[in-house]
Amino acid sequence: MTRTLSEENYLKAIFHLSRNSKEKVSITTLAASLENTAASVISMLRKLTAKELVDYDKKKGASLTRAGEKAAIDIVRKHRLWEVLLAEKLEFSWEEIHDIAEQLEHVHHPELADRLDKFLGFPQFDPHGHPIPDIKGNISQVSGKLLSDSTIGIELEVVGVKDSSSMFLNYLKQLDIKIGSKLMVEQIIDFDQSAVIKINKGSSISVSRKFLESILIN
Amino acid sequence: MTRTLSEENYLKAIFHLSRNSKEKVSITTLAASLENTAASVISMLRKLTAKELVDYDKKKGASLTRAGEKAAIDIVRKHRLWEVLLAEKLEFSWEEIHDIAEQLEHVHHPELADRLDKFLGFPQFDPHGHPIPDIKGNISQVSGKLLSDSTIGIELEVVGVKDSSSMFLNYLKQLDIKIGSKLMVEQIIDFDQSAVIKINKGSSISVSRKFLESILIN
DNA sequence: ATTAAAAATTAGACAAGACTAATTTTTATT
DNA sequence: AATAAAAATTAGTCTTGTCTAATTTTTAAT
Repeated sequence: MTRTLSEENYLKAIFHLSRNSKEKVSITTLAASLENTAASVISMLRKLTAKELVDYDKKKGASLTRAGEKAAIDIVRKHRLWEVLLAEKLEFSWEEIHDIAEQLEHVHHPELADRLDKFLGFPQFDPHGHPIPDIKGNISQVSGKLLSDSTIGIELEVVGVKDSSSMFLNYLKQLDIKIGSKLMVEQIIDFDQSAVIKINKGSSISVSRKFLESILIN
Repeated sequence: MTRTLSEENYLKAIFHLSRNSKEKVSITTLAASLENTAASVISMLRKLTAKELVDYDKKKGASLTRAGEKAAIDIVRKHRLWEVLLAEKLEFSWEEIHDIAEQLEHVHHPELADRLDKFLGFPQFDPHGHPIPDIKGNISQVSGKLLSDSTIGIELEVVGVKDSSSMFLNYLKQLDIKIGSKLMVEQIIDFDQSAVIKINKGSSISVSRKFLESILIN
């Protein structure tokens, strides 16, 4: 019944990947996401299938069973609650919290998440703008709109990021972009889909397509 | 440089065992404490010796090097700080916190302990009365006096426990003994060294020698 | 339809950290 | 000093979760 660290990381990866694309997840995708080989992924999927946490169909790929999804949501809930504690109580910055929460999310105790939740005042979102699953496992649907979808010339508010890596967050910090910042796409360069954006009604800078696809707006 | 979970648990065990007896620790003692076999202990001590965290002498047993002790103190510091957070902020009870902290103590981040320490107001002791090593690794010497050393008929205050197992702590809870409680040894039974003690100037009960040796008094 | 590329799978190896079952060394006791 | 008991050590096995190197299957493109 108890899950290993590896098992939990696979469940989480499948959860996030199938959430993005709403599809079953391929071996190759999982392997890339976990930085493991395809061979390793296959053997772990066998294990998780035997534990009835994952459904695996050679053709369509992997998805979580009800039980697997429950386990994954539990991990995500802990991750995001710990991020709130790290940021709000321990004064860690945006780009530091993810890696610490990555460790904390694997601490097991039946009541831990709920106690944390209460202590933190039942926060709805983590510091990166991601919704925190509630005690029942319900996840409030957050804007799926990306900066890359926005209309040119309209000012928008940053509500979250799709990429929590410290690499990306450090870049945002350098640009002085945080949740609540105002952005406007001024121009899209046809050649490579990069863009010129204006930050907080101030300076304009050029950013890549990848950048546009990593910012959630309202 | 990074330590595995197992390595950390060995360092911690050697630290606690050599602290109690002030001596080098034997394979057998370590094996019992970690609930591993002697064979496993030997192979891990080899590994830790190679990493220069442990000195091992076939005759005298194992002890920590300077670096090993530093690592162990760091783990103990984290363990006790997390216990304070769990008890004071998350409202976990005496007997629940140890097992959770046992997991939390292995979360790695260079600043985590210090941020926790600050957030908690630089506590001196954990909820079991054990001293929390400070940022430099200094550990304030706490009363080493055990209830088993006390004079008959003198009332004493409980300042801590030597055993943090939930088994023992549940027993104490049932007896309504906590830090600050007043105890008096009324009688020692020669036959088996058990004793009759009075709790909080109220009822008297009979307890074992092992019990007497698990309570720290001032 | 054929074929090249991509994806999935199998087979076998390896490191970590545990184990059991001898065997050897040390310590204690008569 | 002889010997029994305890402790330490060695040798070899097992499980978990990785890996590499084929090999097979699927997909896509001509």
